[in-house]
Amino acid sequence: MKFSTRTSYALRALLCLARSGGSLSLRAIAQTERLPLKYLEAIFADLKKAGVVRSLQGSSGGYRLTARPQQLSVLTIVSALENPKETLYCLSPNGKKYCSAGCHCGVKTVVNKLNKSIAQTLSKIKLAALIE
Amino acid sequence: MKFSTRTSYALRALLCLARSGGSLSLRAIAQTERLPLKYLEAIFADLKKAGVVRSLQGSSGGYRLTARPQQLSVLTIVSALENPKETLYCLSPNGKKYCSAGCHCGVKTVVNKLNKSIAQTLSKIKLAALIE
DNA sequence: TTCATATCATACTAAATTGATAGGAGTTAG
DNA sequence: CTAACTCCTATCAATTTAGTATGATATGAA
Repeated sequence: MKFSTRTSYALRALLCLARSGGSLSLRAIAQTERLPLKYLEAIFADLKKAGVVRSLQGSSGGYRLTARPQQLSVLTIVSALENPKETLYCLSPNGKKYCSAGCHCGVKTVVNKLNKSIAQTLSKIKLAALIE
Repeated sequence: MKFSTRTSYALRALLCLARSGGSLSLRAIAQTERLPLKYLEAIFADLKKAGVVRSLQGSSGGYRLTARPQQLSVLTIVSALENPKETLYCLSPNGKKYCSAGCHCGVKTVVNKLNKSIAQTLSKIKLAALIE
């Protein structure tokens, strides 16, 4: 398992935000975390869409968390960023290219169990727990 | 989380092998599972290197499992195929590009916990459990 | 011994995903 | 008005992954 750089950046930026207590501009975050500003913008677009952060436009604007770090789980953050596409080829035995809902091939069983386990683990880790 | 096509193919091929009880040629597996033969060869090279299968060359040769399906865990299979590279950018606070062993940033904490959880889950699922 | 059928090795190509950049339009406090 | 923001869209580059091509080597069987 590995996280995409995208998710890794997001976690660090949100930790930064959580530590600050209030709101920060992306420029400020990019500077302290040494991340590319324009890339951060794209990431925060996703985070906003997922409801993890709220934005304030205009001069002296920025982003703030919508929930307290004690409430915000890593699962929520990861889900906002990671590409959810599940490519599960399953040509057998019916010759169709993708698993259908009714298909109970072994591969799908593994993926389902794993997904459940991952979600459970990540939902237990709150952002607050990651601040030293 | 998603599996690569590579891992998905491997699981299906090994299930095929497990069901047969003995040894099968890749051609036979490719045919029943409708997988590209040459791609299967590459996959089985990895599986062999990891000690999951044994090969028998020549005419009427093929592959067989080295362990019984009751013993073989999905973790072993996945580990043989998935790219283990962990890219964990961590420019802050010291400006280095990658997390060092001593770094305890929040991102790393998450990854470590998750890796442990995944390994635990996958090691409990044996190949035999996936055969209907 | 010859031949068909295997594994094995290497190189290459194509497609998809991901990381990152560019330029500018709309907002808003000072 | 302007500086400092968010926001929007398009594009490019790097990396990873999927799949193909070609052929060498091994071996059981006719």
